[in-house]
Amino acid sequence: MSKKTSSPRMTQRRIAELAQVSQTTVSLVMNGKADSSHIPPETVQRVLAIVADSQYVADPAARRLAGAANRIFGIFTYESAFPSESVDFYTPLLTGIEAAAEHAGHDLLMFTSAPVENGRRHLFHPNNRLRLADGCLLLGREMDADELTRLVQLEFPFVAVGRRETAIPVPYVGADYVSATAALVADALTAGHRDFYYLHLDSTGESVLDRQTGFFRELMDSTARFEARPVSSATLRTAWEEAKVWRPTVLFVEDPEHAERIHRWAAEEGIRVPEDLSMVVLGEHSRPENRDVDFTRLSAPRIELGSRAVQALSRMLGEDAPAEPIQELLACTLEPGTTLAAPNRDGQAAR
Amino acid sequence: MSKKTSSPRMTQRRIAELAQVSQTTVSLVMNGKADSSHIPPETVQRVLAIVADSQYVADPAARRLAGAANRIFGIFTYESAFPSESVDFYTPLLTGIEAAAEHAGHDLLMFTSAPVENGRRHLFHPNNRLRLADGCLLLGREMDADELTRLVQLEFPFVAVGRRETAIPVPYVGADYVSATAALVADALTAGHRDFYYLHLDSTGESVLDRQTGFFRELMDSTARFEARPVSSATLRTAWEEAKVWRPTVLFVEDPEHAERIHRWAAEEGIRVPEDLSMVVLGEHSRPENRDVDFTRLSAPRIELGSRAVQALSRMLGEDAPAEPIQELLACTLEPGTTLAAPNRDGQAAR
DNA sequence: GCGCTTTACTAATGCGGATTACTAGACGAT
DNA sequence: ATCGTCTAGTAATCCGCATTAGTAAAGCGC
Repeated sequence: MSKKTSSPRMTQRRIAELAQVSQTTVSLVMNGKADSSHIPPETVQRVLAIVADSQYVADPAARRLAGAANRIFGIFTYESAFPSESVDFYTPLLTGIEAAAEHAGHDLLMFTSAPVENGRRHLFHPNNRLRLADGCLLLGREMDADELTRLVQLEFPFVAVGRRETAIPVPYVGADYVSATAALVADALTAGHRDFYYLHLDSTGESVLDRQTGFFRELMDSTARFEARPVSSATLRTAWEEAKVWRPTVLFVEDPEHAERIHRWAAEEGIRVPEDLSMVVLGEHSRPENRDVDFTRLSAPRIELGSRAVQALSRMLGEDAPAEPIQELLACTLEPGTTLAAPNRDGQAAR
Repeated sequence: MSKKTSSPRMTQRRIAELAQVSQTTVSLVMNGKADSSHIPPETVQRVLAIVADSQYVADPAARRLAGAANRIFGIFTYESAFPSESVDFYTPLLTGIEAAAEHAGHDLLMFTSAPVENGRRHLFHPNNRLRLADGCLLLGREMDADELTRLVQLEFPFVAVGRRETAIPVPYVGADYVSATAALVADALTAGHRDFYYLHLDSTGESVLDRQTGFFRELMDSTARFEARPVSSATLRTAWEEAKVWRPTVLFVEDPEHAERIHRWAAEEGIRVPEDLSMVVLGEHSRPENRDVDFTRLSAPRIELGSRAVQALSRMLGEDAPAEPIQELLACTLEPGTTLAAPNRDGQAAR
């Protein structure tokens, strides 16, 4: 009940004085090394009793400086995490991360101070607080390969969220877009489609490439006719016109927003979806509730990705840290939606 | 171009060796104290050159231990920040906080490790990493008065998001629910309402009390008849029945979810909103997009609350720290909605 | 040529905790 | 009585940086 008398911070040294032992002993007791250091139970109890009623809290900075872990995971997002456009991308990931961190008793240090250079943040800046964390999670659609390399060289433990293909293999937890895309293609084939057109983003991000891999892999083995083409918001109109000339029975679209716009244009032009043209969406950057159309699409388990990433990082920091980098791919969910149906053999799209 | 040769971490001491000066000098230069310490420009340049190409980054733990600030703000949420129900409450706040932190070059340390005891988190636990932060932000609908007191005693800088009424005044940035509620009541009075029924939450949280204050303050001066009653999800049905007996022309409801349910019941019972009964909503715990009904309601500027809280904390940590605790109230927006109209004199609700 | 001031630094210390190396005393075996 | 071993600790050192208290050398007035 003594409470600590006034201000001077509670430290191990003060506890040591009160318990009539040395600071070393206090440290030993606090870190559970009492047994292996021949500290008898009575002494341990004496120390613990004083610790308990002194409200002592170890200074995390001192612990870290002395080389101990601190149960802090850093989080670095290559785009700002909250601002509008990205909010819906990051929120589910952060939800999973937070839940797992809370469960495991970890704090999360968000590196929001990272300076932005032409739209991308940089983890390594002269003031980075990286070393405060025991390890860190990297989020973002695309990451800087040099920074990943540097982290590996520093032997700083980290896990990327999303598959990463780099010269040196890095640990990641990602979504299996290859299989999910292939499965959607297979569904379309089963439904009878033989003319596939794919409007994908013009990016070298792994998730983008993976969808293409899935698309082509499944179609290569089939007798279907197919075509893929990169688009951006700016070229979407042209792409749509070209697509119509090509006369697909099913249109795969990567960006949900592009899909919305095309769906609208189709409606205006009297092209019915899915009767005249089926549509499948492969990306999901904004929240489903906002959608007017219930597209047939895939859905990455983003909450789970977040928590699995935390678990992976925990494993890496544990005793039995695996030698190989952890690389996990989680299955996506296929959302049936209402925009994939059997092709209309008589009247194809854009007659 | 030398790069640091192999592993041994770059430290001020290594830089000192390379620059042929003492570690002290390096520290002085790094902290801009060169001028006041008679370090000539050439020496400063020599040191800075080596720092620049050595990719040196100061160890934040060491800085903190030595008493320097670290540009880290802690964030403590009394409820888990992301999990489902709370997500929509915290997201806008975090958006504002993140934006302001990024702008000011601060990192954010989220204290997710805080243990949960019957639904509430506790900031002070034997392993808290509070001291790693320069100051912290407290979020949550209700906060533990003891913990606030303890923070004050520790002289640990913090800002609460949301008005806080405590024995010792604490710094906060909150929303002015009193005025906003009063304004909505005034609108209803102007529309001709004279029979007000208020279903509020049974909580002692300041925001809840403030809405009551606004409600009563405005009605005390009027000739209107009014009644207020605490409700919970469990007692809502009963409350609704009682309300109908009382025959209000306008119903103020604190919880948006309660309002949704009542709106549904009213529809089933043939009571038209707002023709037969006007409704006004005062709380906003979930996102507007999810709403079926566009209620007349108030809206707290949550993004701004977040960023203003960060700014307040920055001010407290600056040179000219104000002696008085910063206490700011931001105005709420009144959303006109479609559920407040002139009362129907002939046929009141629940005939 | 002797104090005094200014310049240009550096040695030493402390922050709080983890860890290693060491010591004093007790006990057992020879 | 002597050596070795075990117990119960403690002293000392280190982590990397910030800061205070010097100190050696140069410049200057008289």
